Amino acid sequence: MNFIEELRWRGMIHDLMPGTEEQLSREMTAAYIGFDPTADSLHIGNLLPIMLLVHLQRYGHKPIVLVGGATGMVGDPSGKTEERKLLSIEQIQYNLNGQKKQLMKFLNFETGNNRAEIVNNFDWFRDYSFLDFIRDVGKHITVNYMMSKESVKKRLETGMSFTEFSYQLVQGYDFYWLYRNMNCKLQMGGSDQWGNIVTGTELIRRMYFDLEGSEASAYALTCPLVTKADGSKFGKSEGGNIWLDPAKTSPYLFYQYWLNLSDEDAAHFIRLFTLFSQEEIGQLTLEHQNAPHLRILQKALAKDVTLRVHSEQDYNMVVEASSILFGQGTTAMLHNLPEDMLLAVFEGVPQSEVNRQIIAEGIGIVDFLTEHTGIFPSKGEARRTLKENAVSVNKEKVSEEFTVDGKCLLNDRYILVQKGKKNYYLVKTR
RNA sequence: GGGGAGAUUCCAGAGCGGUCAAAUGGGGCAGACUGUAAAUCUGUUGGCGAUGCCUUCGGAGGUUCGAAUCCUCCUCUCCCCA
Repeated sequence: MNFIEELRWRGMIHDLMPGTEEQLSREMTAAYIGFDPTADSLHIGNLLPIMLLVHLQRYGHKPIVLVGGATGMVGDPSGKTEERKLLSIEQIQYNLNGQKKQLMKFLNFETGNNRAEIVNNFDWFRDYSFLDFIRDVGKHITVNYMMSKESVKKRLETGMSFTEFSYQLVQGYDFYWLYRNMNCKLQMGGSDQWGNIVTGTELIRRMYFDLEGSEASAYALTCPLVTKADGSKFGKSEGGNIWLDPAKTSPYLFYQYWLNLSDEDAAHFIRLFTLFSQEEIGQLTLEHQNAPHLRILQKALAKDVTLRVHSEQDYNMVVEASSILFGQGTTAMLHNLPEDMLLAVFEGVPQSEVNRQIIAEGIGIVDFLTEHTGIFPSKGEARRTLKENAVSVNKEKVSEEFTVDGKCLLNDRYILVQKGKKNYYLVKTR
């Protein structure tokens, strides 16, 4: 099996420029994907492009990660309906460093002649003057060509700044630069990047022809955008994006996101986000169908991704936490849990502090849930939820009349509050 | 420049002088059923010291015992004709 065949059975190819497959089988090929430095962490929406690079490297090719220090300053109009806010140089630099660290976990940057490399396009744009750019690069691409792009056409009605219009040229030049300086012949990305990538290949072809009279061929490969079966957006939960940074999305919530996928999504995503072979996935799918309640696919997927993004230690902790929170955990079990274990288990759940004195004196559950802990935004909502029998303290359902007092404390200082089935809060006394 | 339509609670969208904290749908939250799934069904969805009170219907004034509803001005959006 080769790289393209691998992607094909996994359903990771949306579009492929003719000749790409031939190029890849001809020689070790360097390929790049660009990442936008819009945040200081990547999120699981970035995972698919990352996996493209991972597969690429596994098949002996050379991955290049481009972090868009320069392009990030311009803003990609693809898929956007509005002009984007510009980020400051400092902010971009900061975000870049955060993303860099995360990418290191996926690719081998150390050994072999196909070791991954990371580049920042700000390095070649920083000293490139505007006039030089429009003379050297702009000359080879017509406005007519640029206007025909879907990303531009969509914005013609509502308006688009010259800055964003220029974006495709800037990205196109990246490809040219990498082609020339790093022998990078392939650019990959999400399907929304097709137009930008093709501008790059076109620019390379024309610039080589116009300047040197030689033929040059560059290639493009895009993966589909990830969608969920129910139409909701992949990678979002109630709390927002699912980030790779444990400080932004705790490993617990990260694991839970994958574990909670529907059967349909799990079967789909396990091909995209894990390295299990076709046979292994077939086997897992079979086992899953025989005993769907065990959620074998979800567990295998959640485990694999959590291990790669976080660590084995995080994974163990998170499984432990999940089994206590969702397994046969009882009030008695909670009371017997040692403090360090308790804290480890609840690392990912929202926490709040409350004055010890208040608990000692005893306090009505409604006030406790609102004023003192902020678990509910208003008393009305707290009461409503209590009436719906949806609030538990230390895994026991409580009513509106319940009083929180010293007897509720676990390890003499913690209280576990549950709203509904899945939402946990840990209250500490101080 | 001329003519018309509109701005309502998270969103869409009713209401057109009291019975309006405001129909209905969507979304959200929760419950039942399950497998921490999907589908389905049910409840709930401004705040509070709560058979009442307070703040909300683009903004500012006004009419009225009483205004989301009527009048004036302002701001913004959309459509049609130039």
